[in-house]
Amino acid sequence: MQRSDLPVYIQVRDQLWLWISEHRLGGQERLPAERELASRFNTTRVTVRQALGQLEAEGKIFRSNRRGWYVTPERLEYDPSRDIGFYNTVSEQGYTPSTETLSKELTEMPSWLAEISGLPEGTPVYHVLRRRSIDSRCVLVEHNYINPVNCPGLLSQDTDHSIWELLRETYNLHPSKRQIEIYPQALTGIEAEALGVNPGSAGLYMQRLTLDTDANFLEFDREYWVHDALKVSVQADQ
Amino acid sequence: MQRSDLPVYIQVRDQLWLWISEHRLGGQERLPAERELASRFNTTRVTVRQALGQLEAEGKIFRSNRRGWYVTPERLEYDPSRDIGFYNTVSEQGYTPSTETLSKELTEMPSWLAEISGLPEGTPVYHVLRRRSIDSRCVLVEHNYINPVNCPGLLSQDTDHSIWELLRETYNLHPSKRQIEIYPQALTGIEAEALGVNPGSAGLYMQRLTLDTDANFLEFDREYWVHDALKVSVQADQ
DNA sequence: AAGTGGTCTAGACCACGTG
DNA sequence: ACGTGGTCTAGACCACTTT
Repeated sequence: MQRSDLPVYIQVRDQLWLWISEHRLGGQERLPAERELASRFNTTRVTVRQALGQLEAEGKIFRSNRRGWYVTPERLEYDPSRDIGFYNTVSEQGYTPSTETLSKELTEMPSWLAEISGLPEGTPVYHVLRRRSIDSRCVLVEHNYINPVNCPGLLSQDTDHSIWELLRETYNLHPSKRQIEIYPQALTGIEAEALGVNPGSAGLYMQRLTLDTDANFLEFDREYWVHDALKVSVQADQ
Repeated sequence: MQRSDLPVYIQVRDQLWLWISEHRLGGQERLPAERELASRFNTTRVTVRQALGQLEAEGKIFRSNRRGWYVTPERLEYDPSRDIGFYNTVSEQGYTPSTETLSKELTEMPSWLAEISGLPEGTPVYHVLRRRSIDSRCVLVEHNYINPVNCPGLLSQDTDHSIWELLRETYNLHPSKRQIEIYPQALTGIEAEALGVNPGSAGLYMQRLTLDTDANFLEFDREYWVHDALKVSVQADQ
């Protein structure tokens, strides 16, 4: 076999994954220290870190600050075209969701959002910034921009749960048209910091514009996910 | 300022991006060699490569085999819920698409696809494997699994253009229901090789199940994209 | 205080792509 | 043949987390 022709870090990657599988390490279990792995595989830390980086890119393991490497849990199945919300989606799949509201304020619509929403720049708009976790692991930060015309006093409500549930049940608002954009994007700056990941970590960016039945602006949403935490699943009928 | 507190590779990343912007390097223009950059920034290749890796993760630059680093062109806007096809999408946005059919064959439906399609295992199915490029840059490999009941003789047609155009115009087939899954996934093994990228490179995986108006299996599609080449854009009305 | 990951150095050899 | 990126070594110091 030509197995020994493969680069060392590929061999380490595969053996490490084999080891993880054999020991049935599950969601969020910790791996041995890098120096430990380096001596175990008879190589240097640099090479071990290259192998770990591969498994990280494949979404099989993740790191937490300076605390170590952990096995990635299953991806969450998430349908952004429905308004079930994060909280319910996570619960239904047997995980424990949690949300921290990092900030909420009434502000004026910036020009980029004015262009998207079709409303004039400077129009009042609610801005909510939240960080959400699955089983204690931070998986996304989310900006919500909400049209206050339809839901006065929203900010005095509890925003640690589903905003859509609030809009639907308290304000009787119902989404009609949605325009969704999704693409891979590295997590940098404040998003990386808020999620406690290295700057440059792989992420998934998702934005969503929601209009009501009269095509009025209801809400705009920017989500920054860690790359390995979700699987987007969309139904599209024609 | 506390600029010097930042890690060297972050400073190099930012200065390099500044340099690229100032020199207005556009789509697919080549960067100086790594050793050149290392001496220019007065550091080592390892650190320069860390900086390059950051810009790569952000989708700002990409590498091609052992040929060097290049500036990433704009993302393609792509709507998987419509059947415009790759060819038309790329053309409409002012780029030059190209497709190579790597293999096409009539085969038997494997069990995983049987489960998805609802047809019995072993049912005949067309399998087409294609590699597609934008302006000469390979951006995706795609597996198409097509129900031959609806389009006998498909494989003798030219599959270097839009398969959906073929299905629509030659076979009068029209998609009705679609189920789409999207998630970030590293490119490894044959996909990485076919695209000429490093194993472990960031990618976007997209699969699509298409049924006709009678809910019969029409087509199943697995696409492996390089992470920085597209922006998925979906309309969802309720 | 000890251990961890994060960063960094100054080299080296190899495989591959391009001229 | 040469230059390129890809891989790898054997150390080092720092910042942070955990004990």
